[in-house]
Amino acid sequence: MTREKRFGALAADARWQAAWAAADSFRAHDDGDKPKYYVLEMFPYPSGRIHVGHVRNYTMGDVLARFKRMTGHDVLHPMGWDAFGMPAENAAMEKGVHPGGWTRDNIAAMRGQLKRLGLAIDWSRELATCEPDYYGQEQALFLDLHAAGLVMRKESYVNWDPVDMTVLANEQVIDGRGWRSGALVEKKKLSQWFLKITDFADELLDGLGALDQWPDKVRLMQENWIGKSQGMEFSFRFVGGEPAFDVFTTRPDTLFGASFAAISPDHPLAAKIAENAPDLADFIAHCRRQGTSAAEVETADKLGFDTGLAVENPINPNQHLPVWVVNYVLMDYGTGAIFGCPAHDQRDLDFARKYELPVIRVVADGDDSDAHFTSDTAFTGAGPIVNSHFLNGMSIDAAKAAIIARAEHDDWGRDTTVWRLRDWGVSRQRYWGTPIPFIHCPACGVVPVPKDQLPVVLPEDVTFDVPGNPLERHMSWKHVACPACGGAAVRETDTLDTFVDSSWYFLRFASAPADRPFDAETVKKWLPVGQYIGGIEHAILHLLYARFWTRALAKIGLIDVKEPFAALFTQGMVTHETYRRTGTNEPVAMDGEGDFERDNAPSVKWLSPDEVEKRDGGVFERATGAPVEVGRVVKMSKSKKNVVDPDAMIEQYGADAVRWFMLSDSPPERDLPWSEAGIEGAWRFVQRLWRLFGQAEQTGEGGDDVALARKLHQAIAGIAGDVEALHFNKAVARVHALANDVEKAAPSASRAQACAALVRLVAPMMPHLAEEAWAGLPPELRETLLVADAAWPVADPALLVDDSVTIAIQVMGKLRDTITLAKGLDRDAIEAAALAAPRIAALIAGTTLKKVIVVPDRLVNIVL
RNA sequence: GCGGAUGUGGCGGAACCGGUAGACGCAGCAGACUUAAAAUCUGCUAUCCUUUUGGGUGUGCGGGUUCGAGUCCCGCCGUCCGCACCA
Repeated sequence: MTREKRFGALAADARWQAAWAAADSFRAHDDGDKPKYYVLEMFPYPSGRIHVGHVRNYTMGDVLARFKRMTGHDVLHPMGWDAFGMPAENAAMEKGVHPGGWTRDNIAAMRGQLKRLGLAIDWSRELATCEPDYYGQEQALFLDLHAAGLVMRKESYVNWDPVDMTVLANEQVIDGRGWRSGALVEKKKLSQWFLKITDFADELLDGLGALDQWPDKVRLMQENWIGKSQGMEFSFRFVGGEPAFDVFTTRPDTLFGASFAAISPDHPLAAKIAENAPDLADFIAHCRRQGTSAAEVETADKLGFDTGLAVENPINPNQHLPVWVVNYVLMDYGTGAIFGCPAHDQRDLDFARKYELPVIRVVADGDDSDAHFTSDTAFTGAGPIVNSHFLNGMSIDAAKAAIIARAEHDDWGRDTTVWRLRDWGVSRQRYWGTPIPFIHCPACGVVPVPKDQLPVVLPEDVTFDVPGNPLERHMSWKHVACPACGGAAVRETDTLDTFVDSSWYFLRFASAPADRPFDAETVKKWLPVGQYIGGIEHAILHLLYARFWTRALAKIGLIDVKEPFAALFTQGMVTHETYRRTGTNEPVAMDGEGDFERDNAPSVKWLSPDEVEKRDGGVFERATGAPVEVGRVVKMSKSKKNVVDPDAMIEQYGADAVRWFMLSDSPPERDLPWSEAGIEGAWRFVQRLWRLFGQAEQTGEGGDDVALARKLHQAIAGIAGDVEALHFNKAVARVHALANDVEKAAPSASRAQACAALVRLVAPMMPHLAEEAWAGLPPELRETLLVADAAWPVADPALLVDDSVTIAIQVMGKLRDTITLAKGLDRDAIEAAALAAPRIAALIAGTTLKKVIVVPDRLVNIVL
């Protein structure tokens, strides 16, 4: 074929994407002898269009997948759609389209965009969570978990929007109002489905220790989220002996320092007392109105209401503690009640000072063991116990053990572990989600749908002209016969939280039989995922839920893996400069993806990158010529208009230039600032490589060029190591450096080999360019039809080390000269050469050498 | 408040186990080619002093350890992220 002077990316992209599809290049094989490797990127929500963040995410995974293929692995690299969720319903309400049609159209559009990136994906395994063949299997798993006792129903409060007649997530409640309707949100008690993730709290916490290929940050976040606290739970009795309430404490050692007992405004006891105490009822109502935002909590005063009741301190029944209702005690942690020990807890101290309650020291602070505590800063450090009878002199830990032993012996308290982690409420009063496969029968109660009646298909003939969940109004779907008694019954109209859908999709990718969720044997071949890549925003919920499902399914014997993701990588965001023109009056924007932006002042008009032009050292609005202020580099968002459409970029520069730019410069875990100059630079490099690849047959007169061969082989090993470690920016730098070296070298057999080898080295990152160049190589240089099937070059160990080294010579730690010596010389030889170097000899002439430090093959430091 | 990360040229960043700081890229400057432009190629590009040679300074700030510190230790400062009245 005649070689084009320029690499025509657009035509080449399409040609090679078609060639891979025709050859079925990226099908993952369940059988075969090759080692298996599972590369997974978090599957996208089909919002409509791919954004640059997706491109970065999937490019990284793709480079790893292609590299693993070249190094002899059978690679599973699948793609699918997290297709249920609210935006589809919002679109339905706003635009009058059907959520299903909207979602499926989006999937089709986004699939096309992903394919134009040239991703090495096994599309035969594609799935969408909104299709019955997926969610039907999810229903089956849900029934299995239910049968195993891991699913339960209980009453729980939800945020209820009375205008939209819908339940809102916490993030959708802004200043107490529904984000869409603006109506005041009510707390509504509903009977809901829960998954018993708390049964696995210990396991999920312990399991983090083995996840050594996860970022410490994520492990720590999960640890905090699970929030294990060990302490003591004990019961108070009212003065006179009537049982009062239970409290939890992590500091039982300070019980002798108690000066009051406090219960939450939401505590049942508070409600009971309030029945006959209007003042308290008012106080409780006041507390409930209190904001829960970070700033409000920070500044909120400690408020209390003295009930007039008193309880006995169980360790010292003669001491009576007043019972207060207190705004800083939370009902949903521990037992919703505490004992207050002001000397050793800052909150209790603030409270005690305000209401003039006693403050008794029970832990000595150095020499200070005075029971009368005077500071306004609680002492939370270590020290011997004081003023505490039989605990005196003990360490905190010993005192804890002693008092728990006493409490257990006397039967008023026990050793307890409390978790921050709550059971996972999975009910959503929403249409566009997985129907929960249960039926409510007036006679039999809540009855599971028999498995042979699965899937419970979500009816598509619904409308959104009336507020509320259309499933509630769909009579032919809702009304069914009870599977147990055959009587009239109704279906559960709640659907599952979409986090359930994403908690097992990686199993379905590995194995997707038609008649069950997955095949355990096949799952075992692929799992755990070798490398999982996604955004840090999923550090807690998705990753914790996926770990929980995997463990739960393992516990009930469906799979043989406990942790789904052996290695996790959280990539940074793609950012961009912002442009704004001040002085205009634009309404505040609301992000279509549900990002409610409240921080931009109404007088600012944001401009998109293609609405501005850079000239004469300034930035101006294209339409008006008005000067534009260049703002901070921030995450791309619709409201700031600093988004770049990847499709347009691929169209303009080709997939490989876009991929290359995504991998360049910024380390993958950090934010990547998108710039016009950067993508153009990537495009120029694609063209430069193309020209270089054309020289793979120019051997010139020269024979071997050992220096260049060394550089090539060092690059082979270096790039492999960098890609394996996901240090793509370093791999990119090495490719650049090697290309520079090859370009500068005189024609030789070695140079021709390097040109040919470079094709393979860039194949994972720039696959279309590589295929095009590969096809142009002489047949004897390519053992496969496609470079996608070629092997990674083998680095020759003999060429990985240089035969000469540059040695730095320092005098008193300052660099004064360098010399080039043969590698591996002994210390004496190096020292002699260093001292003989002309500039050094001049510097040290007439002085006495105190010491000469020689680091072989590296440096010499002369101490005068 | 608690926990974590991070700080290197105009910019993104590199630097192994403490051993030549600034690789590679972007931007910029100068030159070559061209009627011209684009493209491409070549060179320069931390900073200060010096004509050059060369020298001083320099990895957020202040100390310390060491023959030698971006890297280790102590104390600050800034930025970002997570959690947050969690008993």
